[in-house]
This record gives sequence, C-alpha cells and structure tokens, in this order.
Amino acid sequence: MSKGTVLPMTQERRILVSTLKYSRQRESIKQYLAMTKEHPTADCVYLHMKEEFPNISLGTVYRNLKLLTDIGEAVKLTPPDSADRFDGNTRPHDHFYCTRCKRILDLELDMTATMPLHQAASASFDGIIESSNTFFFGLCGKCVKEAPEKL
Amino acid sequence: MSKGTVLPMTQERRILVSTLKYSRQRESIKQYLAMTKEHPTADCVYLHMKEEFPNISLGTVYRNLKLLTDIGEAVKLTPPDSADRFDGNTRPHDHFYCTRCKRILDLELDMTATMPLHQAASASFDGIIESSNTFFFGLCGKCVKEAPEKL
DNA sequence: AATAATAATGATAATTATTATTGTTTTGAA
DNA sequence: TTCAAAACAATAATAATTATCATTATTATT
Repeated sequence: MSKGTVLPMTQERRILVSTLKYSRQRESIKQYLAMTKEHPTADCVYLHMKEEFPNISLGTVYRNLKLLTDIGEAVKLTPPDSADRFDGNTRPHDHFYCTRCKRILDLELDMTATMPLHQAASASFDGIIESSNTFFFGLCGKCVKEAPEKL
Repeated sequence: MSKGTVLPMTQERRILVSTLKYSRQRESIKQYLAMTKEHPTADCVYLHMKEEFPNISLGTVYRNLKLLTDIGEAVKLTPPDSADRFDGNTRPHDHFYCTRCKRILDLELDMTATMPLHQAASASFDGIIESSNTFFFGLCGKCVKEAPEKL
C-alpha cells in the first residue's frame, strides 16, 4: 500500500466533501501550500493570507487546513515541541525536523529503502497498516555549517 | 547510528541532571512508565499517580515527564489529533497509531528493514541524522475484529 | 435575473494541552 | 542539625486549537 501521512477519510467528511462550496480563501490557502516548501504552521498561513485577505479570520485558516487535510489535498505534520505544520505536497514522502532551527525539510526516499520497512511492519503486526510517516531528527545542513563546533 | 525518538540532551539539562535530587513522585512515575504498555498521556499518568499520591499536582507530572524524557529514561510520542504520549521503553522502536481507537502500540521492527531507511535518508541529506521515529497508521487487530465490515 | 437554500466567513468565546510562577516542603551534603 | 538547592502543590498564564453565531457568499432553482 501507499506510504504517506494521509489519514483515511471519514464517512462524515465524505458527505461534507460532496457539498463543498467554492471559496476564494480556501483556494488561496491551497495555492499557497502548493507553492511553498516551508511547511508552515496555521498561524504562518494566516499571516500570508492576510496580505490578500486583510480581514481573514484565523478560524477560517484552521477550518480550511483541516478540510484540505481531510480531503487529501494537504498533509498535516505533527512535530514534537511545536505547532502542527502543513504540506501541500501530498505524494508520500518523509520529513526531517531540525532540532536546532526547528525547520522541517522534505525527504524523498528511495523506494527500495522504504518498502522493507512497510513490509517488516506489516509482517509483525496483526492489524492493517495503511500509511506511515517517518520523522528524522538531527541538524540540518545549514545549522551544521553555521556552528559546526556545537555538534 | 541508533534509531529512536530520544532527542539530544541540551547543555542546560546536563547541568540539571548532575544535581538531580530524589523524589518519590518521580520514582513512581518512572516505575509506572516502565511497567505499562499503554503509552499514557500526561493526564493519564496524573490520574494513576493520584492513587499513590492523592495531592500530586499535574504540574509535577508534566515536569517529571519532561525531565525523564530529557535524560533519556522515557520517550515522548506526538501523535496527530491527540495529546503527547509517554513510553518507558527507551529502546529504539517504532509505533502504530490506530486511527479508530487511538491506541498506540509498540512495533519492534527487524533491523535489516530499518537500516536501509536510515541509510537512504542519510545519503540524500546534507545534515546529520541522529534519530528517527516512524508512525504507522491504520486499524489495530482489535478494531479489525470488532467491526470488519467497516473496512 | 430574482429567489431560496446552505455553506463559508469573520469575530469572538471556549477549550485543551502545556508551561511558568510562587510560596512551602523535602532532600542530601556539610 | 543546619542550610542551600531542588522538588513540591497550587494556581495563574500562555499557546494552539476548536466551537458558536450572526452575517455574507455561493450555488441551485424558479
């Protein structure tokens, strides 16, 4: 099965999806997520949206981020020690979380490396594994360069 | 390098560790984490501790969970859609999060399966990867049995 | 095009998880 | 036994997120 962070759609949400109405705000959020590689928090998305929609409400941002996540047009990431982040790249991929600068970076891993993990997990488990997300921790290249002595 | 969820100890915390004083509350929390397989939340730990220490404060539980995590005697897990969980099993292992019942289960994976992942991640990355944690999502065996029709 | 139905919005209140503060008690070394 | 440091309980404060509600925007229907 596919590897990734997309959670299964619920029955309730399926109904909601069928009656989805267009909104300029949601469209703009989707577009922003699609182009950025920053993995922004809800608040960060909010600040960006304010440039286009000065009156946009933070609740609207949260509502749409959840909606986009539920219908599989965005992915929610939950790092330790900070707020949730959102990623418009919905292809299965993993992430690196820099413990110094708190940035999240995409990691497109080799399929031959990820398959055995999924296989091993399924083999040693009696339930059904639908997806997975691996968070790698350490120091990003930028942080290593900036202060290599602090390793 | 080792695989797991233990974040690197900070300088500040290292000092704290060197002057650590005994406390019955912390000892009990540690013992509870060591024996349970439930991956309890801070609040859940708090309720258990109340049986032994009726006056224990939730703040004390949080403080000690963070301390135990920092000195590597516990591991903090950050699932999506719910509060942080704590695991007294500090050996590197991954987790399964049931999207239906929200339980977290331990997954001891085959090393030959996890190594290529770590290697692939390191190879395609210019920083330093110190550890990782994979969250698998799906339905646990119990949920599949209880309602197989709802797959 | 006017109208009706309803989904989405902005404003804001409420909730949840977590951290910080403060005064008191416990611990362990001198 | 004394004393400073650490841990405590109680509680206030903060941050992130969700819920409520009256108004506005979107879509389907006449």
